[in-house]
Amino acid sequence: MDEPSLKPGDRDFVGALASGLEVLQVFGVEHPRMTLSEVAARTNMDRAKARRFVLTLHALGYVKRVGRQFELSPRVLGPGYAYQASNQYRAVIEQYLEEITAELGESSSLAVLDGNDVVYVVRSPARLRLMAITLSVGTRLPAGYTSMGRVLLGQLREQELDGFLESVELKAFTPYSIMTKESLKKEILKVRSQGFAIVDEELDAGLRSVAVPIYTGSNVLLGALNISTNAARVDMQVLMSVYLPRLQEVVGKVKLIAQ
Amino acid sequence: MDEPSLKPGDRDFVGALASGLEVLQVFGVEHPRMTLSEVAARTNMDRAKARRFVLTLHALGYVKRVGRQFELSPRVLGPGYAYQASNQYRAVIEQYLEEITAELGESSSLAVLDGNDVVYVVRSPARLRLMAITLSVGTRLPAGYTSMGRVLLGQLREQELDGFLESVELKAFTPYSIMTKESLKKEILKVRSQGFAIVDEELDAGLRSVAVPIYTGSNVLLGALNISTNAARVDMQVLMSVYLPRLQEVVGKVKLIAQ
DNA sequence: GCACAATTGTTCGAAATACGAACATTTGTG
DNA sequence: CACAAATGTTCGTATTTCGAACAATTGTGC
Repeated sequence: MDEPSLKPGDRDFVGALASGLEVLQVFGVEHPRMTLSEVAARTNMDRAKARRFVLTLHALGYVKRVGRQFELSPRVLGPGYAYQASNQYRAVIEQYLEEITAELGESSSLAVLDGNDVVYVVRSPARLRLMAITLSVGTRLPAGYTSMGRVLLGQLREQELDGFLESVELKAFTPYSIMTKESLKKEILKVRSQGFAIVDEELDAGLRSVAVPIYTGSNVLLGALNISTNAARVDMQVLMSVYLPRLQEVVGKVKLIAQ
Repeated sequence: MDEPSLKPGDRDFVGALASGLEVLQVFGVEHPRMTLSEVAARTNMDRAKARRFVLTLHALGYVKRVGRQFELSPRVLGPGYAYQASNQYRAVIEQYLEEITAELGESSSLAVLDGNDVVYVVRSPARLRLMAITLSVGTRLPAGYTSMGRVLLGQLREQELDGFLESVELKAFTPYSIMTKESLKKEILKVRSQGFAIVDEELDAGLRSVAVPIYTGSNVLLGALNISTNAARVDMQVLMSVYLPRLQEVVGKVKLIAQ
Protein backbone atom coordinates (compact mmCIF):
# COMPACT_ATOMS: atom_id res chain seq x y z
CA MET A 1 0.00 0.00 0.00
CA ASP A 2 1.32 3.26 -1.20
CA GLU A 3 0.86 5.96 1.42
CA PRO A 4 0.65 9.61 0.46
CA SER A 5 3.55 11.73 1.64
CA LEU A 6 1.38 14.83 1.49
CA LYS A 7 -1.92 15.78 2.91
CA PRO A 8 -4.19 18.82 2.48
CA GLY A 9 -2.75 21.80 4.28
CA ASP A 10 0.87 20.66 3.84
CA ARG A 11 3.01 23.29 2.31
CA ASP A 12 3.72 21.28 -0.82
CA PHE A 13 0.10 20.20 -1.34
CA VAL A 14 -1.33 22.22 -4.23
CA GLY A 15 -4.76 23.19 -3.00
CA ALA A 16 -5.84 24.74 -6.27
CA LEU A 17 -5.27 21.46 -8.12
CA ALA A 18 -7.27 19.58 -5.51
CA SER A 19 -10.12 22.07 -5.79
CA GLY A 20 -10.13 21.87 -9.57
CA LEU A 21 -10.27 18.08 -9.54
CA GLU A 22 -13.02 18.25 -6.96
CA VAL A 23 -15.02 20.41 -9.35
CA LEU A 24 -14.40 17.94 -12.17
CA GLN A 25 -15.63 15.08 -10.01
CA VAL A 26 -18.92 16.73 -9.21
CA PHE A 27 -20.09 16.11 -12.78
CA GLY A 28 -21.57 12.65 -13.11
CA VAL A 29 -24.69 10.59 -13.69
CA GLU A 30 -26.71 12.40 -11.07
CA HIS A 31 -25.58 15.83 -12.20
CA PRO A 32 -24.48 15.64 -15.83
CA ARG A 33 -25.12 19.33 -16.51
CA MET A 34 -24.83 22.18 -14.07
CA THR A 35 -24.76 25.98 -13.93
CA LEU A 36 -21.97 27.79 -12.15
CA SER A 37 -24.17 28.31 -9.09
CA GLU A 38 -25.01 24.63 -8.95
CA VAL A 39 -21.35 23.68 -9.09
CA ALA A 40 -20.63 26.14 -6.31
CA ALA A 41 -23.43 24.68 -4.19
CA ARG A 42 -22.42 21.05 -4.79
CA THR A 43 -18.78 21.70 -3.98
CA ASN A 44 -19.61 24.10 -1.17
CA MET A 45 -17.23 26.63 -2.69
CA ASP A 46 -17.57 30.35 -2.88
CA ARG A 47 -19.24 31.24 -6.15
CA ALA A 48 -16.31 33.24 -7.50
CA LYS A 49 -13.98 30.34 -6.74
CA ALA A 50 -16.19 27.75 -8.39
CA ARG A 51 -16.52 30.04 -11.36
CA ARG A 52 -12.77 30.27 -11.77
CA PHE A 53 -12.36 26.53 -11.72
CA VAL A 54 -15.24 25.76 -14.05
CA LEU A 55 -14.10 28.39 -16.52
CA THR A 56 -10.54 27.14 -16.35
CA LEU A 57 -11.66 23.55 -16.96
CA HIS A 58 -13.68 24.89 -19.84
CA ALA A 59 -10.72 26.78 -21.27
CA LEU A 60 -8.67 23.58 -21.04
CA GLY A 61 -11.36 21.61 -22.83
CA TYR A 62 -12.44 19.31 -20.01
CA VAL A 63 -15.95 20.73 -19.85
CA LYS A 64 -18.23 22.13 -22.52
CA ARG A 65 -20.63 24.99 -22.20
CA VAL A 66 -24.24 24.85 -23.39
CA GLY A 67 -25.88 28.18 -22.64
CA ARG A 68 -25.53 28.65 -18.89
CA GLN A 69 -24.79 25.00 -18.24
CA PHE A 70 -21.56 23.08 -18.20
CA GLU A 71 -21.06 19.38 -18.84
CA LEU A 72 -18.08 17.04 -19.23
CA SER A 73 -16.41 16.98 -22.62
CA PRO A 74 -14.95 13.89 -24.31
CA ARG A 75 -11.54 15.15 -23.40
CA VAL A 76 -12.06 13.64 -19.94
CA LEU A 77 -11.67 10.23 -21.55
CA GLY A 78 -8.00 11.06 -22.08
CA PRO A 79 -6.45 10.05 -18.73
CA GLY A 80 -8.50 6.85 -18.66
CA TYR A 81 -7.38 6.06 -22.19
CA ALA A 82 -3.78 6.67 -21.16
CA TYR A 83 -4.23 4.39 -18.15
CA GLN A 84 -5.68 1.58 -20.25
CA ALA A 85 -3.24 1.96 -23.10
CA SER A 86 -0.29 1.80 -20.70
CA ASN A 87 -1.08 -1.79 -19.87
CA GLN A 88 -0.33 -4.12 -22.72
CA TYR A 89 -2.26 -7.06 -21.25
CA ARG A 90 -5.61 -5.36 -21.42
CA ALA A 91 -6.43 -6.06 -25.06
CA VAL A 92 -5.63 -9.75 -24.90
CA ILE A 93 -7.50 -10.21 -21.63
CA GLU A 94 -10.50 -8.49 -23.20
CA GLN A 95 -10.50 -11.07 -25.97
CA TYR A 96 -10.31 -13.95 -23.52
CA LEU A 97 -13.20 -12.48 -21.56
CA GLU A 98 -15.26 -12.18 -24.69
CA GLU A 99 -14.59 -15.85 -25.43
CA ILE A 100 -15.86 -16.71 -21.96
CA THR A 101 -18.98 -14.66 -22.55
CA ALA A 102 -19.56 -16.23 -25.95
CA GLU A 103 -19.14 -19.70 -24.50
CA LEU A 104 -20.94 -19.48 -21.18
CA GLY A 105 -23.31 -16.61 -21.83
CA GLU A 106 -22.19 -14.79 -18.68
CA SER A 107 -20.59 -11.41 -18.00
CA SER A 108 -16.92 -11.48 -17.25
CA SER A 109 -14.58 -8.74 -16.02
CA LEU A 110 -11.10 -7.74 -14.91
CA ALA A 111 -10.80 -5.38 -11.97
CA VAL A 112 -8.01 -3.83 -9.93
CA LEU A 113 -7.88 -2.57 -6.38
CA ASP A 114 -7.91 1.16 -5.72
CA GLY A 115 -8.13 2.15 -2.11
CA ASN A 116 -10.97 0.16 -0.60
CA ASP A 117 -12.75 -0.30 -3.92
CA VAL A 118 -12.38 -2.52 -6.92
CA VAL A 119 -12.41 -0.67 -10.22
CA TYR A 120 -13.61 -2.46 -13.35
CA VAL A 121 -11.01 -2.09 -16.09
CA VAL A 122 -12.13 -4.64 -18.68
CA ARG A 123 -15.70 -5.74 -19.28
CA SER A 124 -17.32 -8.35 -21.43
CA PRO A 125 -21.04 -8.03 -20.81
CA ALA A 126 -23.47 -10.87 -21.40
CA ARG A 127 -26.01 -9.65 -23.89
CA LEU A 128 -28.52 -12.43 -23.70
CA ARG A 129 -29.51 -11.92 -20.07
CA LEU A 130 -32.53 -9.89 -19.11
CA MET A 131 -31.40 -9.80 -15.52
CA ALA A 132 -28.27 -7.92 -16.43
CA ILE A 133 -25.30 -6.61 -14.52
CA THR A 134 -25.14 -2.90 -15.30
CA LEU A 135 -21.51 -2.05 -14.89
CA SER A 136 -18.92 -0.25 -17.00
CA VAL A 137 -15.21 0.29 -17.19
CA GLY A 138 -14.50 2.72 -14.39
CA THR A 139 -17.22 1.42 -12.08
CA ARG A 140 -16.13 1.24 -8.45
CA LEU A 141 -17.52 -1.24 -5.95
CA PRO A 142 -16.58 -1.97 -2.34
CA ALA A 143 -13.74 -4.50 -2.43
CA GLY A 144 -14.77 -6.40 0.65
CA TYR A 145 -18.13 -7.40 -0.77
CA THR A 146 -17.12 -8.51 -4.25
CA SER A 147 -15.42 -11.70 -5.39
CA MET A 148 -12.74 -9.81 -7.26
CA GLY A 149 -12.17 -7.53 -4.28
CA ARG A 150 -11.77 -10.51 -1.95
CA VAL A 151 -9.25 -12.07 -4.30
CA LEU A 152 -7.25 -8.84 -4.57
CA LEU A 153 -7.36 -8.24 -0.83
CA GLY A 154 -6.05 -11.78 -0.42
CA GLN A 155 -2.95 -10.77 -2.39
CA LEU A 156 -2.08 -7.95 -0.02
CA ARG A 157 0.69 -8.11 2.56
CA GLU A 158 -0.47 -8.55 6.14
CA GLN A 159 0.09 -4.93 7.02
CA GLU A 160 -1.80 -3.73 3.95
CA LEU A 161 -4.68 -6.06 4.69
CA ASP A 162 -4.80 -4.80 8.26
CA GLY A 163 -4.84 -1.24 6.95
CA PHE A 164 -7.81 -2.14 4.77
CA LEU A 165 -9.64 -3.81 7.65
CA GLU A 166 -9.06 -0.80 9.82
CA SER A 167 -10.67 1.59 7.37
CA VAL A 168 -13.30 -0.61 5.73
CA GLU A 169 -16.90 0.42 6.15
CA LEU A 170 -19.12 -2.57 6.82
CA LYS A 171 -22.55 -2.32 5.32
CA ALA A 172 -25.54 -4.63 5.14
CA PHE A 173 -26.12 -4.52 1.39
CA THR A 174 -28.13 -7.73 1.75
CA PRO A 175 -29.03 -10.06 4.63
CA TYR A 176 -25.99 -12.14 3.65
CA SER A 177 -23.42 -9.36 3.86
CA ILE A 178 -20.51 -9.89 6.24
CA MET A 179 -20.91 -7.57 9.21
CA THR A 180 -17.81 -8.02 11.32
CA LYS A 181 -14.20 -7.29 10.54
CA GLU A 182 -13.18 -10.61 12.01
CA SER A 183 -15.43 -12.60 9.66
CA LEU A 184 -14.27 -10.51 6.71
CA LYS A 185 -10.63 -11.12 7.53
CA LYS A 186 -11.28 -14.79 7.96
CA GLU A 187 -13.02 -14.94 4.57
CA ILE A 188 -10.21 -13.07 2.84
CA LEU A 189 -7.60 -15.41 4.33
CA LYS A 190 -9.68 -18.36 3.19
CA VAL A 191 -9.84 -16.91 -0.31
CA ARG A 192 -6.10 -16.40 -0.22
CA SER A 193 -5.42 -20.01 0.64
CA GLN A 194 -7.95 -21.57 -1.73
CA GLY A 195 -6.94 -19.33 -4.63
CA PHE A 196 -10.40 -18.16 -5.65
CA ALA A 197 -13.40 -16.35 -4.21
CA ILE A 198 -17.08 -17.00 -4.47
CA VAL A 199 -19.39 -14.26 -3.28
CA ASP A 200 -23.02 -15.09 -3.04
CA GLU A 201 -25.62 -12.40 -2.72
CA GLU A 202 -23.53 -10.27 -0.37
CA LEU A 203 -23.53 -7.11 -2.46
CA ASP A 204 -26.82 -7.43 -4.25
CA ALA A 205 -29.67 -9.92 -4.23
CA GLY A 206 -29.23 -12.54 -6.92
CA LEU A 207 -25.62 -11.65 -7.66
CA ARG A 208 -23.35 -14.65 -7.50
CA SER A 209 -19.80 -14.52 -8.76
CA VAL A 210 -16.50 -16.35 -8.82
CA ALA A 211 -13.10 -14.69 -9.16
CA VAL A 212 -9.40 -15.56 -9.39
CA PRO A 213 -6.21 -13.49 -9.33
CA ILE A 214 -4.36 -13.11 -12.60
CA TYR A 215 -0.59 -12.70 -12.92
CA THR A 216 1.94 -12.13 -15.67
CA GLY A 217 4.57 -14.73 -16.36
CA SER A 218 6.94 -12.72 -14.20
CA ASN A 219 4.49 -12.70 -11.34
CA VAL A 220 3.15 -9.19 -11.52
CA LEU A 221 -0.47 -9.08 -10.38
CA LEU A 222 -2.66 -7.84 -13.22
CA GLY A 223 -5.92 -7.86 -11.28
CA ALA A 224 -8.77 -10.22 -10.65
CA LEU A 225 -10.87 -12.00 -13.22
CA ASN A 226 -14.46 -12.93 -12.57
CA ILE A 227 -17.64 -14.35 -13.99
CA SER A 228 -20.84 -12.86 -12.63
CA THR A 229 -24.03 -14.84 -12.66
CA ASN A 230 -27.55 -14.90 -11.38
CA ALA A 231 -28.00 -17.05 -8.30
CA ALA A 232 -31.45 -18.08 -9.48
CA ARG A 233 -30.01 -19.64 -12.60
CA VAL A 234 -26.52 -20.94 -11.86
CA ASP A 235 -25.99 -23.25 -8.98
CA MET A 236 -22.88 -23.52 -6.91
CA GLN A 237 -21.85 -26.73 -8.46
CA VAL A 238 -21.71 -25.25 -11.97
CA LEU A 239 -19.81 -22.27 -10.65
CA MET A 240 -17.17 -24.51 -9.14
CA SER A 241 -16.93 -27.18 -11.81
CA VAL A 242 -17.37 -25.16 -15.03
CA TYR A 243 -16.89 -21.44 -14.46
CA LEU A 244 -13.93 -21.51 -12.09
CA PRO A 245 -11.86 -23.85 -14.27
CA ARG A 246 -12.64 -21.64 -17.25
CA LEU A 247 -11.21 -18.63 -15.45
CA GLN A 248 -8.16 -20.62 -14.39
CA GLU A 249 -7.62 -21.52 -18.01
CA VAL A 250 -7.38 -17.83 -18.96
CA VAL A 251 -5.01 -17.25 -16.06
CA GLY A 252 -2.79 -20.01 -17.38
CA LYS A 253 -2.79 -18.60 -20.90
CA VAL A 254 -1.93 -15.09 -19.76
CA LYS A 255 0.94 -16.41 -17.69
CA LEU A 256 2.48 -17.77 -20.88
CA ILE A 257 2.47 -14.48 -22.71
CA ALA A 258 5.99 -13.30 -23.46
CA GLN A 259 6.81 -9.86 -22.25
CA MET B 1 -18.68 26.01 -31.21
CA ASP B 2 -18.10 26.88 -27.64
CA GLU B 3 -15.34 29.44 -27.24
CA PRO B 4 -13.42 29.76 -23.97
CA SER B 5 -14.03 32.95 -22.07
CA LEU B 6 -10.67 32.60 -20.33
CA LYS B 7 -7.15 32.11 -21.50
CA PRO B 8 -3.86 31.43 -19.72
CA GLY B 9 -2.68 34.56 -17.97
CA ASP B 10 -6.17 35.91 -17.40
CA ARG B 11 -6.79 36.84 -13.86
CA ASP B 12 -9.51 34.24 -13.39
CA PHE B 13 -7.57 31.44 -15.10
CA VAL B 14 -6.29 29.06 -12.40
CA GLY B 15 -2.74 28.36 -13.47
CA ALA B 16 -2.12 25.75 -10.81
CA LEU B 17 -5.02 23.65 -12.07
CA ALA B 18 -3.76 23.89 -15.63
CA SER B 19 -0.27 22.85 -14.51
CA GLY B 20 -1.62 19.91 -12.54
CA LEU B 21 -3.66 18.65 -15.48
CA GLU B 22 -0.66 19.08 -17.71
CA VAL B 23 1.30 16.81 -15.39
CA LEU B 24 -1.49 14.25 -15.46
CA GLN B 25 -1.49 14.29 -19.26
CA VAL B 26 2.20 13.54 -19.53
CA PHE B 27 1.54 9.97 -18.37
CA GLY B 28 0.60 7.76 -21.29
CA VAL B 29 1.60 4.89 -23.56
CA GLU B 30 5.01 6.31 -24.33
CA HIS B 31 5.74 7.17 -20.72
CA PRO B 32 3.60 5.01 -18.46
CA ARG B 33 5.96 5.27 -15.49
CA MET B 34 8.17 8.19 -14.60
CA THR B 35 10.31 9.55 -11.78
CA LEU B 36 9.82 13.07 -10.51
CA SER B 37 12.79 14.27 -12.56
CA GLU B 38 11.37 12.74 -15.69
CA VAL B 39 8.02 14.43 -15.15
CA ALA B 40 9.80 17.72 -14.61
CA ALA B 41 11.78 17.28 -17.83
CA ARG B 42 8.75 16.26 -19.92
CA THR B 43 6.65 19.15 -18.68
CA ASN B 44 9.56 21.54 -18.73
CA MET B 45 8.70 22.58 -15.16
CA ASP B 46 11.02 23.41 -12.34
CA ARG B 47 11.70 20.25 -10.38
CA ALA B 48 10.19 21.52 -7.14
CA LYS B 49 7.04 22.52 -8.99
CA ALA B 50 6.67 19.19 -10.74
CA ARG B 51 7.26 17.46 -7.42
CA ARG B 52 4.42 19.39 -5.82
CA PHE B 53 2.00 18.46 -8.53
CA VAL B 54 2.97 14.82 -8.74
CA LEU B 55 2.81 14.42 -4.99
CA THR B 56 -0.54 16.21 -4.85
CA LEU B 57 -1.94 13.97 -7.60
CA HIS B 58 -0.59 11.06 -5.62
CA ALA B 59 -2.22 12.26 -2.42
CA LEU B 60 -5.51 12.61 -4.29
CA GLY B 61 -5.21 9.09 -5.68
CA TYR B 62 -4.76 9.87 -9.36
CA VAL B 63 -1.24 8.45 -9.53
CA LYS B 64 0.39 5.56 -7.71
CA ARG B 65 3.92 5.34 -6.50
CA VAL B 66 6.15 2.33 -7.13
CA GLY B 67 9.52 3.00 -5.57
CA ARG B 68 10.74 6.16 -7.21
CA GLN B 69 8.34 5.95 -10.09
CA PHE B 70 4.84 7.21 -10.52
CA GLU B 71 2.13 5.87 -12.80
CA LEU B 72 -1.54 6.52 -13.37
CA SER B 73 -3.96 4.90 -10.98
CA PRO B 74 -7.38 3.48 -11.89
CA ARG B 75 -8.93 6.51 -10.32
CA VAL B 76 -8.26 8.36 -13.60
CA LEU B 77 -11.02 6.27 -15.14
CA GLY B 78 -13.49 8.22 -13.02
CA PRO B 79 -14.15 11.31 -15.15
CA GLY B 80 -14.40 9.19 -18.30
CA TYR B 81 -16.84 6.91 -16.53
CA ALA B 82 -18.88 9.91 -15.47
CA TYR B 83 -18.85 11.21 -19.04
CA GLN B 84 -20.03 7.90 -20.47
CA ALA B 85 -22.60 7.26 -17.76
CA SER B 86 -24.12 10.69 -18.28
CA ASN B 87 -25.30 9.71 -21.73
CA GLN B 88 -28.11 7.21 -21.63
CA TYR B 89 -27.86 6.31 -25.32
CA ARG B 90 -24.40 4.82 -25.05
CA ALA B 91 -25.36 1.39 -23.79
CA VAL B 92 -28.00 0.76 -26.39
CA ILE B 93 -25.81 2.03 -29.20
CA GLU B 94 -23.09 -0.32 -28.00
CA GLN B 95 -25.44 -3.23 -28.40
CA TYR B 96 -26.41 -2.21 -31.91
CA LEU B 97 -22.76 -1.89 -32.84
CA GLU B 98 -22.06 -5.35 -31.51
CA GLU B 99 -24.87 -6.71 -33.64
CA ILE B 100 -23.29 -5.09 -36.69
CA THR B 101 -19.95 -6.64 -35.82
CA ALA B 102 -21.49 -10.04 -35.25
CA GLU B 103 -23.32 -9.84 -38.58
CA LEU B 104 -20.77 -8.26 -40.87
CA GLY B 105 -17.55 -9.16 -39.10
CA GLU B 106 -16.35 -5.55 -39.13
CA SER B 107 -15.42 -3.04 -36.44
CA SER B 108 -18.01 -0.42 -35.72
CA SER B 109 -17.83 2.71 -33.58
CA LEU B 110 -19.51 5.85 -32.30
CA ALA B 111 -17.46 9.04 -32.10
CA VAL B 112 -18.02 12.65 -31.17
CA LEU B 113 -16.24 15.82 -32.18
CA ASP B 114 -13.88 17.50 -29.73
CA GLY B 115 -11.98 20.45 -31.11
CA ASN B 116 -10.47 19.33 -34.39
CA ASP B 117 -10.47 15.65 -33.43
CA VAL B 118 -13.00 12.88 -33.31
CA VAL B 119 -12.98 10.95 -30.04
CA TYR B 120 -14.10 7.33 -30.03
CA VAL B 121 -16.74 6.84 -27.33
CA VAL B 122 -18.19 3.43 -28.18
CA ARG B 123 -16.31 0.59 -29.84
CA SER B 124 -17.27 -2.80 -31.12
CA PRO B 125 -14.06 -4.34 -32.44
CA ALA B 126 -14.03 -7.09 -35.06
CA ARG B 127 -12.24 -10.03 -33.53
CA LEU B 128 -11.80 -12.20 -36.59
CA ARG B 129 -9.61 -9.83 -38.56
CA LEU B 130 -5.88 -10.16 -38.55
CA MET B 131 -5.55 -6.76 -40.17
CA ALA B 132 -7.14 -5.07 -37.18
CA ILE B 133 -8.01 -1.52 -36.33
CA THR B 134 -6.28 -0.83 -33.02
CA LEU B 135 -8.42 1.82 -31.44
CA SER B 136 -10.03 2.26 -28.05
CA VAL B 137 -12.58 4.37 -26.29
CA GLY B 138 -10.82 7.69 -25.82
CA THR B 139 -8.75 7.48 -29.00
CA ARG B 140 -8.51 10.79 -30.82
CA LEU B 141 -8.05 11.10 -34.58
CA PRO B 142 -8.02 14.14 -36.87
CA ALA B 143 -11.63 14.85 -37.78
CA GLY B 144 -10.96 16.01 -41.33
CA TYR B 145 -9.44 12.68 -42.36
CA THR B 146 -11.96 10.27 -40.89
CA SER B 147 -15.43 9.34 -42.10
CA MET B 148 -16.99 10.06 -38.74
CA GLY B 149 -15.16 13.38 -38.52
CA ARG B 150 -16.40 14.41 -41.97
CA VAL B 151 -19.96 13.55 -40.98
CA LEU B 152 -19.72 15.53 -37.76
CA LEU B 153 -18.08 18.48 -39.46
CA GLY B 154 -20.96 18.39 -41.93
CA GLN B 155 -23.35 18.98 -39.03
CA LEU B 156 -21.62 22.20 -37.98
CA ARG B 157 -22.95 25.67 -38.65
CA GLU B 158 -21.19 27.61 -41.39
CA GLN B 159 -19.28 29.73 -38.94
CA GLU B 160 -18.16 26.73 -36.94
CA LEU B 161 -17.07 24.89 -40.06
CA ASP B 162 -15.12 27.93 -41.17
CA GLY B 163 -13.47 28.08 -37.75
CA PHE B 164 -12.44 24.45 -38.18
CA LEU B 165 -11.08 25.05 -41.65
CA GLU B 166 -9.10 28.00 -40.41
CA SER B 167 -7.33 25.98 -37.75
CA VAL B 168 -7.12 22.54 -39.34
CA GLU B 169 -3.67 21.15 -39.97
CA LEU B 170 -3.48 19.45 -43.34
CA LYS B 171 -1.23 16.44 -43.41
CA ALA B 172 -0.31 13.86 -46.03
CA PHE B 173 -1.07 10.73 -44.01
CA THR B 174 -1.24 8.84 -47.30
CA PRO B 175 -0.96 9.76 -50.99
CA TYR B 176 -4.76 10.04 -50.99
CA SER B 177 -5.05 12.58 -48.18
CA ILE B 178 -6.78 15.85 -49.00
CA MET B 179 -4.21 18.62 -49.06
CA THR B 180 -6.13 21.82 -49.57
CA LYS B 181 -8.71 23.51 -47.41
CA GLU B 182 -10.90 24.14 -50.44
CA SER B 183 -11.07 20.43 -51.33
CA LEU B 184 -11.71 19.54 -47.71
CA LYS B 185 -14.55 22.02 -47.45
CA LYS B 186 -16.01 20.78 -50.69
CA GLU B 187 -15.87 17.20 -49.45
CA ILE B 188 -17.50 18.08 -46.13
CA LEU B 189 -20.31 19.92 -47.88
CA LYS B 190 -20.79 16.92 -50.16
CA VAL B 191 -20.98 14.67 -47.10
CA ARG B 192 -23.50 17.01 -45.56
CA SER B 193 -25.79 16.89 -48.56
CA GLN B 194 -25.52 13.16 -49.23
CA GLY B 195 -25.97 12.27 -45.55
CA PHE B 196 -22.98 9.92 -45.22
CA ALA B 197 -19.21 9.89 -45.63
CA ILE B 198 -16.87 7.41 -47.19
CA VAL B 199 -13.19 7.88 -46.53
CA ASP B 200 -10.84 5.73 -48.49
CA GLU B 201 -7.22 5.38 -47.44
CA GLU B 202 -6.85 9.01 -46.50
CA LEU B 203 -5.73 8.45 -42.93
CA ASP B 204 -4.01 5.11 -43.26
CA ALA B 205 -3.25 2.71 -46.06
CA GLY B 206 -5.96 0.10 -46.38
CA LEU B 207 -8.41 1.85 -44.11
CA ARG B 208 -11.79 2.30 -45.73
CA SER B 209 -14.82 3.40 -43.77
CA VAL B 210 -18.37 4.64 -44.04
CA ALA B 211 -20.11 6.85 -41.49
CA VAL B 212 -23.46 8.48 -40.81
CA PRO B 213 -24.69 11.01 -38.24
CA ILE B 214 -26.93 9.69 -35.49
CA TYR B 215 -29.64 11.74 -33.77
CA THR B 216 -32.12 11.26 -30.96
CA GLY B 217 -35.85 11.38 -31.65
CA SER B 218 -35.78 15.02 -30.59
CA ASN B 219 -32.98 15.80 -33.00
CA VAL B 220 -30.03 16.03 -30.68
CA LEU B 221 -26.85 14.89 -32.42
CA LEU B 222 -25.41 11.89 -30.60
CA GLY B 223 -22.33 11.51 -32.78
CA ALA B 224 -21.31 9.62 -35.84
CA LEU B 225 -21.57 5.89 -36.44
CA ASN B 226 -19.14 4.05 -38.65
CA ILE B 227 -18.02 0.72 -39.97
CA SER B 228 -14.30 0.42 -40.65
CA THR B 229 -13.04 -2.05 -43.19
CA ASN B 230 -10.00 -3.11 -45.11
CA ALA B 231 -9.89 -1.72 -48.62
CA ALA B 232 -8.24 -4.92 -49.86
CA ARG B 233 -11.23 -6.96 -48.80
CA VAL B 234 -14.35 -4.84 -49.08
CA ASP B 235 -15.14 -3.09 -52.30
CA MET B 236 -17.00 0.16 -52.65
CA GLN B 237 -20.11 -1.46 -53.87
CA VAL B 238 -20.50 -3.58 -50.71
CA LEU B 239 -19.82 -0.55 -48.59
CA MET B 240 -22.60 1.38 -50.30
CA SER B 241 -25.16 -1.36 -50.71
CA VAL B 242 -24.72 -3.41 -47.51
CA TYR B 243 -22.79 -1.51 -44.88
CA LEU B 244 -24.28 1.96 -45.28
CA PRO B 245 -27.90 0.71 -45.13
CA ARG B 246 -27.03 -1.27 -42.04
CA LEU B 247 -25.82 1.89 -40.30
CA GLN B 248 -28.91 3.76 -41.41
CA GLU B 249 -30.99 1.03 -39.86
CA VAL B 250 -29.39 1.64 -36.47
CA VAL B 251 -29.91 5.37 -36.89
CA GLY B 252 -33.59 4.73 -37.51
CA LYS B 253 -33.92 2.52 -34.44
CA VAL B 254 -32.22 5.01 -32.15
CA LYS B 255 -34.46 7.78 -33.42
CA LEU B 256 -37.41 5.78 -32.13
CA ILE B 257 -36.15 5.45 -28.59
CA ALA B 258 -38.37 7.27 -26.13
CA GLN B 259 -36.67 9.75 -23.92
C1' DG C 1 -43.66 43.69 -22.42
C1' DC C 2 -42.45 44.50 -17.61
C1' DA C 3 -40.77 43.74 -12.89
C1' DC C 4 -38.05 41.31 -10.28
C1' DA C 5 -35.42 37.35 -8.74
C1' DA C 6 -31.68 34.66 -9.84
C1' DT C 7 -27.56 34.13 -12.03
C1' DT C 8 -23.43 35.55 -13.94
C1' DG C 9 -19.66 38.86 -14.67
C1' DT C 10 -16.17 42.12 -12.87
C1' DT C 11 -13.07 44.52 -9.83
C1' DC C 12 -9.70 44.87 -6.42
C1' DG C 13 -7.32 44.72 -1.83
C1' DA C 14 -5.04 41.43 0.61
C1' DA C 15 -4.38 36.83 2.51
C1' DA C 16 -2.68 32.74 1.03
C1' DT C 17 -0.36 30.02 -1.96
C1' DA C 18 2.80 28.46 -5.22
C1' DC C 19 7.35 29.31 -6.72
C1' DG C 20 12.28 28.33 -7.23
C1' DA C 21 16.88 28.69 -5.36
C1' DA C 22 19.91 26.66 -2.40
C1' DC C 23 21.17 23.35 0.72
C1' DA C 24 20.67 18.49 2.73
C1' DT C 25 19.85 13.67 2.31
C1' DT C 26 19.14 9.39 0.02
C1' DT C 27 19.56 6.12 -3.59
C1' DG C 28 21.52 3.78 -7.51
C1' DT C 29 25.40 2.44 -10.22
C1' DG C 30 29.91 1.12 -11.72
C1' DC D 1 33.22 2.44 -1.80
C1' DA D 2 32.90 6.89 -4.36
C1' DC D 3 30.27 9.64 -6.71
C1' DA D 4 26.52 11.08 -9.67
C1' DA D 5 21.83 11.44 -9.86
C1' DA D 6 17.68 11.89 -7.74
C1' DT D 7 14.84 13.31 -4.15
C1' DG D 8 13.67 15.92 0.06
C1' DT D 9 13.49 20.26 2.69
C1' DT D 10 13.47 25.07 3.86
C1' DC D 11 12.25 29.67 3.31
C1' DG D 12 11.83 34.43 1.39
C1' DT D 13 8.89 36.44 -1.71
C1' DA D 14 6.48 37.14 -6.06
C1' DT D 15 2.41 35.70 -7.69
C1' DT D 16 -1.79 33.77 -7.40
C1' DT D 17 -6.04 32.82 -5.58
C1' DC D 18 -9.56 34.42 -2.70
C1' DG D 19 -14.03 36.47 -1.60
C1' DA D 20 -16.68 40.59 -0.85
C1' DA D 21 -19.08 43.92 -3.08
C1' DC D 22 -20.90 45.99 -6.95
C1' DA D 23 -22.58 45.74 -11.93
C1' DA D 24 -24.81 43.53 -15.68
C1' DT D 25 -27.49 39.98 -17.82
C1' DT D 26 -30.85 36.46 -18.16
C1' DG D 27 -34.91 33.86 -17.03
C1' DT D 28 -39.53 33.62 -15.32
C1' DG D 29 -44.17 34.66 -14.16
C1' DC D 30 -47.76 37.67 -14.84
